[in-house]
Amino acid sequence: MIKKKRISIEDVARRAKVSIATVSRVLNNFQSVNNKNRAAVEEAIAALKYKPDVSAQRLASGTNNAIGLVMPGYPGIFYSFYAVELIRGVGHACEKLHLDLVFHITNGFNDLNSTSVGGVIFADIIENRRQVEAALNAGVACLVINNIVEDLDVSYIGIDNVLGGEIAGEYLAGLGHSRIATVTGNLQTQSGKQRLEGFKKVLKKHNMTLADGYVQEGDYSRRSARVGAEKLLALPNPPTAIFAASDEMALEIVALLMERGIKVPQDISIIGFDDNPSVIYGPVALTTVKQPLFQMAEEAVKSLQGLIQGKQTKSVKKVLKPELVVRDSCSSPKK
Amino acid sequence: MIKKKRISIEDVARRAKVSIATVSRVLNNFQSVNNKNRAAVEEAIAALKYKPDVSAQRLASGTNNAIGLVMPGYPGIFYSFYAVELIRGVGHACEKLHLDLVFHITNGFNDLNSTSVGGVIFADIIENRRQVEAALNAGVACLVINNIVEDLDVSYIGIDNVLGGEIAGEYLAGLGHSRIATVTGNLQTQSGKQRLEGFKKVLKKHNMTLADGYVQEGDYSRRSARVGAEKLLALPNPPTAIFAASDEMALEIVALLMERGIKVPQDISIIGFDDNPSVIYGPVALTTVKQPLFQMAEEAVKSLQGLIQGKQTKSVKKVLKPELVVRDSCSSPKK
DNA sequence: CTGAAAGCGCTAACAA
DNA sequence: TTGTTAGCGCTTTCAG
Repeated sequence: MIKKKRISIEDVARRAKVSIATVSRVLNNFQSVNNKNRAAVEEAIAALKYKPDVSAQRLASGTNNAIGLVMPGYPGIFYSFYAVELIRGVGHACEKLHLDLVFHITNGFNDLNSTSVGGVIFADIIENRRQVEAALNAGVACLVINNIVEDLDVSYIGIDNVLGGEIAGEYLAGLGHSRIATVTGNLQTQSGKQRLEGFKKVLKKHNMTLADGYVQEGDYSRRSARVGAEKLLALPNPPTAIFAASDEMALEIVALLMERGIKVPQDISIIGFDDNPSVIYGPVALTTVKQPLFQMAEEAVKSLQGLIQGKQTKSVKKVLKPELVVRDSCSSPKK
Repeated sequence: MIKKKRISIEDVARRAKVSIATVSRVLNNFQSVNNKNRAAVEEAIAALKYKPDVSAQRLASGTNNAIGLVMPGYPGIFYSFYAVELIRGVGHACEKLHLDLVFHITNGFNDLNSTSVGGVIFADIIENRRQVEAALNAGVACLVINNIVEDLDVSYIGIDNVLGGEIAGEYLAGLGHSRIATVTGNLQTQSGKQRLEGFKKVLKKHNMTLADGYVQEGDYSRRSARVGAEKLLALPNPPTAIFAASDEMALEIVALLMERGIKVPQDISIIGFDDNPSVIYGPVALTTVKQPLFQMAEEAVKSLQGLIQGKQTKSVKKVLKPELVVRDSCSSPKK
């Protein structure tokens, strides 16, 4: 083990000719330190390039300015826009709030040791329900993100995916389509289920019946989108509009249609979900349902901080709304 | 501040009727503990759901089993395959080695406090050179990933991007192409520069001259790929093969060609770079140069661990080789 | 406004 | 093999 003699608070105190308590006070921005001493301490800190030892601070103060982010570990998750936005959002929010971010991938074996963080954000609750419950029991501040959880008294910030599905369906119906199909997301996930639910709800409201085969089950992967879309096209009475449960899937469907010489939106309209930035390039800018993933991540960090600091005493339960972003991939059906 | 009375090593010792030293020993897997005591301690730990306090352990032992990963913060980085693979690779490696991963985005203001980790991995050295130097001066174990750094005595693990460019060019030339163009990556980055360098080197070796406009400067974005490819197609004597410096870019070019009714590979061959998994779906499976990003991340973590533990005393300098992956997007040119 | 001193929960000599 | 005890570097009473 390399052990170097680190510069400690004592070295700073000695140089500034004050006690370590005073150094600690300037470190923690106490207003009570007189200017002369403060200046001396600051000089010493700079001269010695002193950095307080984080572990010692945490131990002595009983606080911990790190938060954990635990993500499910299933293969492919990192290739989803969703996961990346979460990491990005939580990462940036932590920078802003001067929090350390401890990133942890669920693997079923070793959980994140909650003593190394002040609180933890769970991405979804799929695959890590046990960990969430353990955190709750241990009294660790925690919050589930991207999932509305009803059966546990835990804080969460989610997105109204039912509404999202409705928005997509409503827009297509409003354009005059009556043959509207969907390629769903992973129906094991809450988002996948709920988007489909909202979509069906709208069609019902408009008295449209979902023709046989009009609901193709996908799993958010491009591959599943292609497979589903191919089946849709092979139908005796193919749809004039398709709701894809993610932009990635929508993009793949557009690509497939182009390959077959089917024009978007003239022949078939496509609407996606996410508002993935890559969606505005390519042959046709995608109309989509935007979900505020980045914002959700930011709010999660802020809320968690409130929970940790005890400013927030009861669990926060927040649902963010998605919204329609109209671009060029949908139009009214041909007569 | 919520402060709960946590269960401490003392509680465990009391219940197991041993000293705290013995508890510490079983915690740290010392073989010297007799079986009866060990069993008693383990029972107590389980019964009390005891988790050792990480901060106290770190402070007392002077070791820190967390590593930092600092990523450049420029916009768009998270949408690159490269960044995601790094995060994924480092994340999984840390799980495997039971290391905490502290994720940090460079923002020019607050650096990662190195006392909160045992060592740090810098993704690239672009944008954070100052931090790398500071870490070096402070004697913090560190390693630069995805960058071969010559002008600093720092550990690094990089990829031979010159070779990568050569592989791409050589393959295309070997197929019989003589009109080979490229859309480059960001030429501010080492990878962008070196891939272009290798590519040019091969053409020179084959006595091919790069026609005017055959090198289109991109920046790894899909958008830049589209722009570059459009210019290539507008040339009086357009290329029969294109080397794109990333798969994302290659995919966008393929999409553009399809839109225009140009067939890949019959009319134009495309080769990418990365071996992004999304590349095998779509209209044509992409031939590409695979770079072992995930593996690089894993090795980085292992090497850093060696550095931290002092098993590795001199700086590690390792360069990984990319390799050709032949799929369907390249063929010999039409006569 | 400042300093002395008692911990925070653990590890690591050192003795036994 | 075990227990006692002195720290690790800091924060936080409590006096002054």
